[in-house]
Amino acid sequence: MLDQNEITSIRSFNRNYTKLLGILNKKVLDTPLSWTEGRTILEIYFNQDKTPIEVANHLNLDKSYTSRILKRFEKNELLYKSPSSTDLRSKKIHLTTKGTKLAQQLDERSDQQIKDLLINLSPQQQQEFYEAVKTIDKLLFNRK
Amino acid sequence: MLDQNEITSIRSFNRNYTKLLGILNKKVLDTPLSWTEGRTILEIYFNQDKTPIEVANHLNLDKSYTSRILKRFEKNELLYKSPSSTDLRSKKIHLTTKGTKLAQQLDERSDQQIKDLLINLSPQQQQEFYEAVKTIDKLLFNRK
DNA sequence: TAAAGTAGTGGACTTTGTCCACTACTATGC
DNA sequence: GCATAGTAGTGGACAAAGTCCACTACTTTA
Repeated sequence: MLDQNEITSIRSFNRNYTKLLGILNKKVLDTPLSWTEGRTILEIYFNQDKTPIEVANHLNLDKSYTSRILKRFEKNELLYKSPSSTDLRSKKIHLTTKGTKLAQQLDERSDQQIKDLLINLSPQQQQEFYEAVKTIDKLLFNRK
Repeated sequence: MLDQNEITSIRSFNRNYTKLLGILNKKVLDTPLSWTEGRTILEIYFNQDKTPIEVANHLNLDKSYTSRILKRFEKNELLYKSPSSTDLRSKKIHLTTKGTKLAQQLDERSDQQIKDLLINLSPQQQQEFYEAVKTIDKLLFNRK
């Protein structure tokens, strides 16, 4: 088992890393979207035809809250809903052209943020960073 | 430079890791404190005699907001303030016995959370995790 | 086909955080 | 010394983010 100093180091890292990402997320990229709105539009972008409830579950949001976000998006012509063919209570969400553009912008800028983060590292260091991330990812989330 | 797939992996890791820590932080450990309140009391715990403004700056909080949190803590007898000897505008913050106990509890439980996170890993894997964390910490935050 | 459950929505609310203005003090330049 | 600018701490007013509940319209289960 790890000792106290190691645990403390991990907690310190967690604080620093979440703070760093939090700062990135604050700036949220010159879009008119809040952090949660950004996650929502990307969720839809990467997964068209999702239903509101699926979005809410996947992002761990209250369904009522999600409903309101989607309504706002609809009002701003970022998306439209179509009735589900199988369940009359349900709806499928689709991004409009405008919504798709915004999502792409957000997606690109999120990539750019990662690049900016690593800009001061040498190629070797960047590789090292990547390997470390993959290691943690594998250990905690059981991915390859 | 890292390629698109690697960037995507890092973003995916960031989402998963912040979500994981967020979930940890939500439960905030059976204390009656919110996440920010928890950070605040630990800040004072590890650094007695701080002034409100120092706490606010270090935690990146609005000074007005901080003032209200401290007031609440004072009302709940978690801390008391004494006048600064050098600056009559300013005050030093001290935890009461009750406040110290709460901070210790929070601190211990934060350690425990990290342990819980790693409980399913073998000692070798835990060491691997630790090394990966240190690598990222060093690369991003210039620590040894 | 009755009963239980689910998708989506809105009302009402709490929590969290921001912005501004103010008082009381301190530091700086002359 | 004294005017001026700056800072610590506080509260009012507000906005943003999120939660909880109740309801309608539908679907699933027994």
